[in-house]
Amino acid sequence: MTTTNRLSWKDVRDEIHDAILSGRYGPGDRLPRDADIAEEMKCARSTVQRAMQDLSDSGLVERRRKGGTRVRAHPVTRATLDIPITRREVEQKGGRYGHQLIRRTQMDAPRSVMATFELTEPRPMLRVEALHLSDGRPYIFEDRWISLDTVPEMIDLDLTTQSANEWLVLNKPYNRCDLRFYAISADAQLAEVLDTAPGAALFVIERTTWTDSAPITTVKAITAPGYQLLTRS
Amino acid sequence: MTTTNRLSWKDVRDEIHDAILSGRYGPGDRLPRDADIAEEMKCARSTVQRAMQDLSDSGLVERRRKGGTRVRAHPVTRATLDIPITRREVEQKGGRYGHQLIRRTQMDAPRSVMATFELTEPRPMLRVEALHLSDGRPYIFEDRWISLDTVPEMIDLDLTTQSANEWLVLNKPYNRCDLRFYAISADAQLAEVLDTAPGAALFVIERTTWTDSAPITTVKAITAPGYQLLTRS
DNA sequence: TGACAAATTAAGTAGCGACAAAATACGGTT
DNA sequence: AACCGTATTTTGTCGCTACTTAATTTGTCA
Repeated sequence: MTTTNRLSWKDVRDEIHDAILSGRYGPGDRLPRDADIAEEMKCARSTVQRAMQDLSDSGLVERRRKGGTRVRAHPVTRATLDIPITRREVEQKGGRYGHQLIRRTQMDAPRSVMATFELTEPRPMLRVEALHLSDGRPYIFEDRWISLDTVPEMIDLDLTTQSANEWLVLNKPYNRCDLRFYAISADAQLAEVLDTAPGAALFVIERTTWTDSAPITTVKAITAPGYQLLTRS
Repeated sequence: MTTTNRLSWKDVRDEIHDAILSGRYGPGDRLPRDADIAEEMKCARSTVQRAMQDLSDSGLVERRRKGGTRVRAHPVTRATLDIPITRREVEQKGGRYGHQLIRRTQMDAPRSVMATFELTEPRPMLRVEALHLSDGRPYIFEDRWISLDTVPEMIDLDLTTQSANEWLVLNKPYNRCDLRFYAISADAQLAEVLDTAPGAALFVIERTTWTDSAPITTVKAITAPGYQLLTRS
């Protein structure tokens, strides 16, 4: 009685994965071609292809046409992050969300913003400084620049009812997104806005988005002390 | 003359993507079933499947058997990070890598480590404190716990020639990896090790790895001031 | 020997068909 | 109306074939 013993691509993936981490194939080594593995494991090449694609996505192996598949010489830890809309993040943690518009300025992009957007000359921007609150306490302070070339409708929006964060994510999907993480010390002004002591260590998420090389927005999300960002489960 | 006009799954993906962000389908809306889209776009269902799978991976839509495909009600920014071995990271930035073993202790897991590993009782661990250097200057200080149950061979390793970071990544691949990012203020001890002022804001990468629910290692990588983590290009 | 062209190789993609698995919808029974 | 089992629907997966594309290797000619 042969129970339905068809190999799933995940089985194939795990088997190859095990083979690599058992040392059968070391960093830089070339693996057999898909077709041979398929024959050996008695499955279709397409199944091996899917397994290999997954291993390639997860950073364990590298694949090249004609070159075959080889174990990455310099392995990396690859992780995926989900960054939700801030309102959603607060609510999912069980907090009551609030937000305050602090300042709203219209001016040309300064050098630093030009640099992050890879612009060669100043363009009109909207600068929005706002505070996200959780249960009435400061949660994230965001300092945002929005390209008025790309998002002219932003001028007429009332940013006190809906945060720029939320409006943009819902209405201006992007093609390209760069993230940058680091820590800063709270200066006097930040300390006051975030209701903490000057000098406190703050975790910063900097995000820049484009659609087809047209800049949309760049934002420094300066989190209140104690904030942690986790990889998605 | 009909040039070879077969649709690629990326074309299908982009078309659906555009349809969503043009507002034809809003958050929460249900998309047509794969088969219908395939017919409409004159391609095979498998092509649509691949396109949809990709959109699902990137966080734009959610798919459920029988439930169909719908636009995510709460969109997220999804990003992928590559964290290389520290030596590799330093060298790729053009720095000269060095590393110092600061302390090496054998003891049972304290409560905090038990918690991150989801252990119910203390187990023997190796604690390794080490400093990574770039051009002779402190780069990352790592405070690491290694499970001796899972990695007993660690006891006999000479951690002065090869860092625990490098040995583990090369020799102990993992199944599961949790990451956590946040900021801390340098205390007197950290300030001294990282050659900075007490109170400086430091970016911390905390990483915990398992293989099949057996804990391998957990490490706090405390970066020197100015360190930034970027999403992969 | 060196440079360019051609052949070869191995992954990538498209299509088709069939079946599996998971949700949901439905319908009957109490 | 509540509960439970069954049918249906829709995505997920596997296998097979054929063709495409990118690299590398080989071969040829100057």
